[in-house]
Amino acid sequence: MKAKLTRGQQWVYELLNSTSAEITAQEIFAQLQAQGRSLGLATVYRAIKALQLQGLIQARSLTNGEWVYRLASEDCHYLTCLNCGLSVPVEECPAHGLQRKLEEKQHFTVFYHTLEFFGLCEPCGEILDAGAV
Amino acid sequence: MKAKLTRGQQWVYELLNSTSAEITAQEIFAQLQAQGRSLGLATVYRAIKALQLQGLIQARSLTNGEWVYRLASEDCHYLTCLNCGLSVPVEECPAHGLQRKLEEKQHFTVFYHTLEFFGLCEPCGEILDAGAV
DNA sequence: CGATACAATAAGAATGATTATCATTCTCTA
DNA sequence: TAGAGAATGATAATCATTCTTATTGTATCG
Repeated sequence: MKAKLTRGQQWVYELLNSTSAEITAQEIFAQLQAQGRSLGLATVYRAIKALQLQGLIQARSLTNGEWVYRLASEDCHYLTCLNCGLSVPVEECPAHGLQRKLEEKQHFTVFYHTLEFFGLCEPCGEILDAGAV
Repeated sequence: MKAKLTRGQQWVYELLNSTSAEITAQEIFAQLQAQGRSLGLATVYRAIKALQLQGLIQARSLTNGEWVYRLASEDCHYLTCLNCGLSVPVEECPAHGLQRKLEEKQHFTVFYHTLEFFGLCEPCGEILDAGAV
């Protein structure tokens, strides 16, 4: 188990610790710069990857292809509109029992899981229905 | 509800219907070409988007950033290694009840959901542990 | 039947997030 | 303190995806 984080990993980790929302790599880069903790963009990506492999942060891809990151300890899931990309948090999560079971059965170390529901929000559903009459 | 699919949408949909695995947009492009149903790459992407908005196909992003597609009617989830990208199917799914509930509560039309567990497979776990002694 | 409007398509250029490269700087350890 | 290996910064390269523009197909109306 890697005990010590590099300076860059430390900064990224601390930023995510103090941020409640999910953020992109580019935002991490910009916010660190604004804090005077300037870190090269490549190093931001390297730090993210390293933190992921240590099970400290989790990732989710948005419908536009970007990835957003947050602490792995947070357990938040989403309902996402395929048209406009709106994401609404989902409180409940029925997957914890399954996660424990998989660790035993599959010889995996499971750090976190994502559960996401996709469809159309009400406004987008109406717009698309109207256009397809 | 859009009743008729365009030729391009029809081809993409039929290909996914006859394919059991998830495939990328680039693979759809190549396989259609091999079938003599040549379709421009941009049109493949347009068809994918249109089929998604009609709730016919679902998408999942791989750890390398590519997206893979399959019929929305299939309900298959994964356990994925953050290091090597290996994905193992997970049979069980505890999320169906929740999906129905969300449709009622959130005014969303929910087409499908993804449930994915992330961590390290056994070989990758050992390699990383060894490197971090 | 021909003309017109509009959607669908093709081809290639543009975009932009991520990754690779490589020279430099830091950080240990002996 | 020297020297090896890791970490970093700057920038170039990559590559899936999206945009643009011209063209083609299709359906409707006169």
